[in-house]
Amino acid sequence: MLFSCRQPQRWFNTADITVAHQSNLLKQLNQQRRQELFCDCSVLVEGQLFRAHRNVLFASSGYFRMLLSQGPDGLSDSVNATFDAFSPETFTVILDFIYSGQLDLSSHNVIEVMSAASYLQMNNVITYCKNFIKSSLDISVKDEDSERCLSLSETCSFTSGAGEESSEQQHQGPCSVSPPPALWTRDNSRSQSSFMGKDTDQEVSASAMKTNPSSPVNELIGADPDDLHDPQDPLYTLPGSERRRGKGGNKRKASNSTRANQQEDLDIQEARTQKAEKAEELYATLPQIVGVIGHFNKDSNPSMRFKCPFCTHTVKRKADLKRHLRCHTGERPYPCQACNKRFTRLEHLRSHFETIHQARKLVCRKCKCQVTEETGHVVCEGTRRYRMCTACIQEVGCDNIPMDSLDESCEEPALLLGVDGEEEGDAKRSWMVNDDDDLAEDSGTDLIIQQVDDSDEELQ
DNA sequence: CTGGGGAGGGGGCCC
DNA sequence: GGGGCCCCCTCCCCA
Repeated sequence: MLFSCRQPQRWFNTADITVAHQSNLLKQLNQQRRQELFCDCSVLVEGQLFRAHRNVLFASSGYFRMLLSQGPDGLSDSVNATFDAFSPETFTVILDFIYSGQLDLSSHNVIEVMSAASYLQMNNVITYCKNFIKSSLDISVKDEDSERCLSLSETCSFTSGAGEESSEQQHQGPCSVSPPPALWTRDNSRSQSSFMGKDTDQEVSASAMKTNPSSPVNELIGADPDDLHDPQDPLYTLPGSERRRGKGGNKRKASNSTRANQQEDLDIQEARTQKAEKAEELYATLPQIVGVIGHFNKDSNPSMRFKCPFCTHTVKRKADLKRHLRCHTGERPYPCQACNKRFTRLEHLRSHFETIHQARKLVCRKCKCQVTEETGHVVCEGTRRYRMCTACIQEVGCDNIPMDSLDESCEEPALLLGVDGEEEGDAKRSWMVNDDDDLAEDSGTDLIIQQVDDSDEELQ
């Protein structure tokens, strides 16, 4: 019997065939996994055994690529992997994703899934988790349109995007979201290089897992912080945007006192509170990922480490991880009441306040000479204060610098330290608390000199 | 264009 | 676990 194969492409879309074939192949593999057919790899997660196919794991995970290529000749018959860094439930989600292209994320598991994905070097999963978290925090204006349906309160199913060989991604129900590919394409490449070194097949050493201190964090998380946070949101004020404003950027607008702006302030305060609560919710779901370094260097004693779910950084203490996470979440709980600038840490706020608003540096700003509290004068420039020696004052000329030691705008600017909502009533922080909050009203370019009197500025 | 300094941010670690 | 200190790095501004 003779079959004619003339111009078959005229009737069949080869792309459709490819997708259908890939989908079918994946289904078959998943079926084989569930029936434990041809499984040649065992994965032990906290005592629970998972069976899988080496080639599938190899193709899906950088960690398994490294592990499977480390065998005697890379082709050892029995391959076993043991994990204590994440739970069996989390690995189930990961494994289901590997074999189906569907990632079941919820507010309860997203952090741990992301940690596990980071550990297993599955950048696509990390990307989806980051997208999920980003959408849940609702801190990106740019992505609001495309990710509006995501919420921390609901369980969503991500399907793998382009190139993930899944034809089912278009049929995942109302909650199914495919991350915008354009947004993450560039970041994926950056993330990949950060997580895996120059080559994804390269062995990942313990040192490679450690964050390069010279690398910007946004490189490590694979996302530009400018994409992550609303630049208009004071809680999520970005370091870059803050600096770009220049010296005049800290000045509180005079129209602050209008009723409309008061309402605006209330709205901002409310949004700030909500986002702080969401950040707290994320912190509460933080898994205790330990022993990460030890897994990569079995010869050394496994050290207790907390791993950041957003990047490869590890820390010894959970508190340090919480502090570190602020650089990812954009949370800035310490506002300067004098200039509205917000900080991630109390010490940064204190340093800022002492430098900018208290002129605690006993150095003449002009000639850089050392001054004492007797020989130096404090010059007020808006809410900024700095010291100048007598000689420089005379050189500049008093006519050019308004001198009014009694000027109210030069009094101690109020700074209520602490997390939002906790500013008042803290005796320990009273050293820079002043009832006169109106001092935050910037007088613009006024230059005022007052006699140095630090008696009211002493710490505690 | 470049170097220096200020300001801010982040990590390690001690109390 | 929080607070705080020290150190280092990056960015920006300015001379």
